Amino acid sequence: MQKKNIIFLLGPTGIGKSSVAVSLAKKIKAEIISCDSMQVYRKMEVVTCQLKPRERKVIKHHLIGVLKPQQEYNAARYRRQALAICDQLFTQGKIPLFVGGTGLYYSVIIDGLFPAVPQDKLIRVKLEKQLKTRGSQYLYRRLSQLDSQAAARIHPHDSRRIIRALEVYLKTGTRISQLQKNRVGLNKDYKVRIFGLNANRAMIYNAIDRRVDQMFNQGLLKEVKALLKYKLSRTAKCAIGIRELKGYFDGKYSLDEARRLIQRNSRHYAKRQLTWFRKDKRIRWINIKVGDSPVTVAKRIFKFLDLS
RNA sequence: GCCGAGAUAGCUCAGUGGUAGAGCGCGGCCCUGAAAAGGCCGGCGUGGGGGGUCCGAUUCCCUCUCUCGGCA
Repeated sequence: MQKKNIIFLLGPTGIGKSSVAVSLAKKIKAEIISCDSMQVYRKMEVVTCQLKPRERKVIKHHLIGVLKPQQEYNAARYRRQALAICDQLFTQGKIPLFVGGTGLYYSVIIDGLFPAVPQDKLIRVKLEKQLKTRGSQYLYRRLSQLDSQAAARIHPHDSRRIIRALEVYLKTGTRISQLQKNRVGLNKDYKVRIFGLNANRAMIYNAIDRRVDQMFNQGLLKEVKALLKYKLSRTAKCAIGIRELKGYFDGKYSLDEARRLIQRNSRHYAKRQLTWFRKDKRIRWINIKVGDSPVTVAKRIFKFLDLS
């Protein structure tokens, strides 16, 4: 049987993945599946830098603006939805082109997720309460007793991961460190190509600063002001730009300061993305220089593709 | 020109006669159901130039240069 092609296009925020993806998709009969934890949200077009509907017209895009900002989202839901779309594309003889910068989401597609142990609200609430009253040290000590392997890999201050590990154990009686070994990724029926866009740090940071300015020009303030009227889900409200502007609206600092914070936090984020991607040796890196157009970059990627 | 203050990390500045820190910035890393989140690590430095005192100077003294105030 012929292998199914899947293409990934990764890279730090602001480097221009979206436009390159469209150019590339035009050459290869592909549809784009966003791999981005924030672009799934509606009413967050500007703050999450979604491509305009007009630019998404020629090539179909999936998983962009499909969720209300009040709804929570996570990697498992993403995996389920994205893989369903993948299958659907295969039946149509199309290539899925994953595009985005959320490291966990892409790894969850390629390398999989351990079998279903969903969140448990009751256990969560209890653990989070204990975190507040007794501190992360207490939870960490508990985890050390129940699952020393997991504890060894989690820092005592990393309360989120401590809670999740405890949650899994309390719910199933099995250690998360055991479950994590059963990771099921894409099997050999697929031919996966992973491309990463990169550029020198100064250029990336420059692009980010410019793009944040552009976001302000496109009505960021208005959008976020409207968003803050909702009860945003705890995932949606993590988009860079929301917290920073809330501080401004609350009168804590000036608009210039808010802009500075958004730019800085975006730079930090880009840096973390690069750390995440750097260790994945399967990625073929495409280095971008000043003046490269999306079409040029897409051409370079196309040359590396062998879609037979 | 005179008087005063200052010159220490990329920036703002602290401190000490035994070769230096803090915040911000920056760099590196971790990551399996919140991941644009969350967590960890790292000082990255010809202490303005030159001379002197001292066992030893970034610290004390002299001098030069520059910056900022004030007076002319």
